[in-house]
Amino acid sequence: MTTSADLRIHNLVRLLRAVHDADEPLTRAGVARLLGIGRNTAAALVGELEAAALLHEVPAGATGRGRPTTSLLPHPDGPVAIAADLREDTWTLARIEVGGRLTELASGEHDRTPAVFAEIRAATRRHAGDRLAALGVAVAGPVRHGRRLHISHLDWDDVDLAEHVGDEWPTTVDNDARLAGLAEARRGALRGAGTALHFHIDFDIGGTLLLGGDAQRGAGNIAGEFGHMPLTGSPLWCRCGVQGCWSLQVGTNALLRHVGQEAGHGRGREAGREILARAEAGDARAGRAVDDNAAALGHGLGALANALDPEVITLSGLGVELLRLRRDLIERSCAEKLMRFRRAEPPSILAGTVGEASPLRGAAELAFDTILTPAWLQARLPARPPAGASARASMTARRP
Amino acid sequence: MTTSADLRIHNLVRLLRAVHDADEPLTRAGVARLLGIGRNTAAALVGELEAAALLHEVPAGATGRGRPTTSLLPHPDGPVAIAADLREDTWTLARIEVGGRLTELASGEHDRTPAVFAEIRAATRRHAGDRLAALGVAVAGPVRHGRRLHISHLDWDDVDLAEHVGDEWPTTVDNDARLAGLAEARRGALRGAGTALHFHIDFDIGGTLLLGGDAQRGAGNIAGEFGHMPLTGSPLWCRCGVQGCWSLQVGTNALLRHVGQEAGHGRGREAGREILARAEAGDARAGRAVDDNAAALGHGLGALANALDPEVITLSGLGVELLRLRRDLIERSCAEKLMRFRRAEPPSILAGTVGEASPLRGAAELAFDTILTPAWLQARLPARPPAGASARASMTARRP
DNA sequence: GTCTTATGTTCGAGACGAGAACATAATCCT
DNA sequence: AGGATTATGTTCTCGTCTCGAACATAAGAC
Repeated sequence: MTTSADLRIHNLVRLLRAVHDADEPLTRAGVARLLGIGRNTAAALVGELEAAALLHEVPAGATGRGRPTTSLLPHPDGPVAIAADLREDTWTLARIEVGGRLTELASGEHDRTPAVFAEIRAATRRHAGDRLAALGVAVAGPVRHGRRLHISHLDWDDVDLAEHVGDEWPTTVDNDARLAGLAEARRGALRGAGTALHFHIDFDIGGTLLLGGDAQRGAGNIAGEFGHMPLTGSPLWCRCGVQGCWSLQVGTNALLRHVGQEAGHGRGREAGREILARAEAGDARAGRAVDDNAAALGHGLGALANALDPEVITLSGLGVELLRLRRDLIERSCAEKLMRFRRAEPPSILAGTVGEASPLRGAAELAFDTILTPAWLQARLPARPPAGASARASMTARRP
Repeated sequence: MTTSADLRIHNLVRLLRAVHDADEPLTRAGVARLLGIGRNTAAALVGELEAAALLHEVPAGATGRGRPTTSLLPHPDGPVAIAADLREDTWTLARIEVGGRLTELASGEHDRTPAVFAEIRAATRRHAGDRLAALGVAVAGPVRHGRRLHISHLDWDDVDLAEHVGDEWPTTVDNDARLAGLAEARRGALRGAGTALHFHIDFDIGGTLLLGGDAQRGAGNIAGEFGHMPLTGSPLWCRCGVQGCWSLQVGTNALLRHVGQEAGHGRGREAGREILARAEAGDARAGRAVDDNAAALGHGLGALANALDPEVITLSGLGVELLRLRRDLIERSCAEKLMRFRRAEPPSILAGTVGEASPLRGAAELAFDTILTPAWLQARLPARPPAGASARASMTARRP
């Protein structure tokens, strides 16, 4: 970022990012105010983005006095991302455009082997069209260096994604808990939070630290395994190879184990939900299982809040239900583990607002993050006319 | 960052930051290469910084072929920072200039009450001169919202710094462990690390997460209390109000407790060092105390590495000695708590290279961070001549 | 039907960094 | 000793950027 040309690209990215991040379509005048640039500059930037088929201007509905402006919508020929969410035995594919509108494309079951990636690729190919710019995939495990996948409950140990992903499109595979958090940070309850934590509770517990709206990845892209810290003193050994992991007491597996059912191998999500239902209906044993889960969850959150000082913590997956059923217990347990001087201002603990599809939404954000960059935009921009040439030669938007 | 003027300031800050961060004085030609700007642009930027009394150009010693260039040194009338390190019964004051040269100014003992801040202010006033631009203070406890200080071993509970710090100079007070980490990230073993952890081990253990060279502060400036997570299952209650804190097993207090001596209240640092000496000399009981400390340290580091995935972990304070005496045990204990798939690439654990004064150095970096910003630079820059005026009217550098 | 208000559009101004061409000061080589 | 080589400093032109001011335009308000 040193030259005037860089400045232009920087401002183009800022504008496009603003449009993408907004909940409601922005207007051209509105984006000028938002970015603190002049109306003339906004007109030039938007024009360039329209020429690159990245935005489409349409007359905005009248909103009051003054000359009507235009709404900035995704361009009909603009780039789209495809996001996939890969679970223990199913997968979902969706298409996302600039601005965040998400359309589900396909879904299927799979045989618990990495062959599912070929299935996802095939489905992607079917729906790709010529607008597909990037692919994001959420998986239920850490992806070392973005390439080597570990999902212990599927016995996927060190799966080399290079062999399964292909290079037809720029593809990023990442951890579902991290992506769920990213979705909350960009379009959910963590919007605007400077420092936040998100935990995605499914069979076990995964999470991510969010700083300024970005999910932290660590040195090897495997940050966020908060579930594998010994926070609550469990005597059990975890499949990860460590004794006492927090995950042994929080999540579906912990619930199942508590009522004496078999846990692990990515089975029993339904049985876990049933335990919650029985607890809600008054069953004592199920209730104790849920209590245990909630207390362990709260204790861990308190410990992590001491270390990372989030202003807010959100939960997705099973966490939403735990919060609905046992908010008090979670908050009390959290406070127990908070340093005394923190108890006056504990972090708020909220249910995520993005919903069930938050890993999918996060995968979409991830895909767009690879797109909304100076480098990509630079390559995408049509060559500028070499000075003196007519600026409005053609209204036909073309892509180079 | 939208206009050409912002671009200029941005590049000025980049240049000044490069000079400040460098180990050796940079040359003008060197900085042009480093920043990827033209020699002409570099000349203009440096000229402006010289005019603002921020840099001083002096002929560089010949280094080979080619026309000799100039070295970029701190300006003799340039801004300086003063840094203070406040320990349980002593304080130290030092002066730092652009580029990082540090001169110790004064030190003293104190009575363990916040009255020491007045002493530090008085000493600062004695040494301030008219070049003092910012003050940074390292303290052995969390500083909530940058204002409210908690040091449990001095029984300082919620000390309001507004009453003790004054507003003669821009002053930032922050946690010593965080600042020690910042010093390592800027001038020590963590240079260039994207994701890193630093732990400062003294009576207990404090730390910080470092991302891209910046120490994370959390939502209320109280991130980094890793020592108050229950990572190693201690049954004891901590003074912070929580049971089982990691700090109960790591640090001078833990050493003292292990050999049956009284621990706490910020006393016994010498006795702690003695235990290390006895252990080194072969004393069995002291040896077991050190073993216990080292094992607990390693276990905690492993757990934290699972969650945060640092590429490197550094230690300062007592940690340097523990590493010297028990590196193997620390690394083995760390690996025990690492998830199995991480054990092939464990984070390196290194002694900090900044040395004993790392909190002080970190406080200096902190002070300069408040200086080396676009806003400060903008205010500092002399008004530009209104165009057409002679550019080299006067060689006399003045400050507005 | 006119006034008010918000936005679009046009044009000139000021500033910035790049790049090329040239000047300069050291070392290297014969 | 003197020319060749090399790296840097300096100067000037050029293209680009955003801004601000002035004016044009399209809606609602009175």
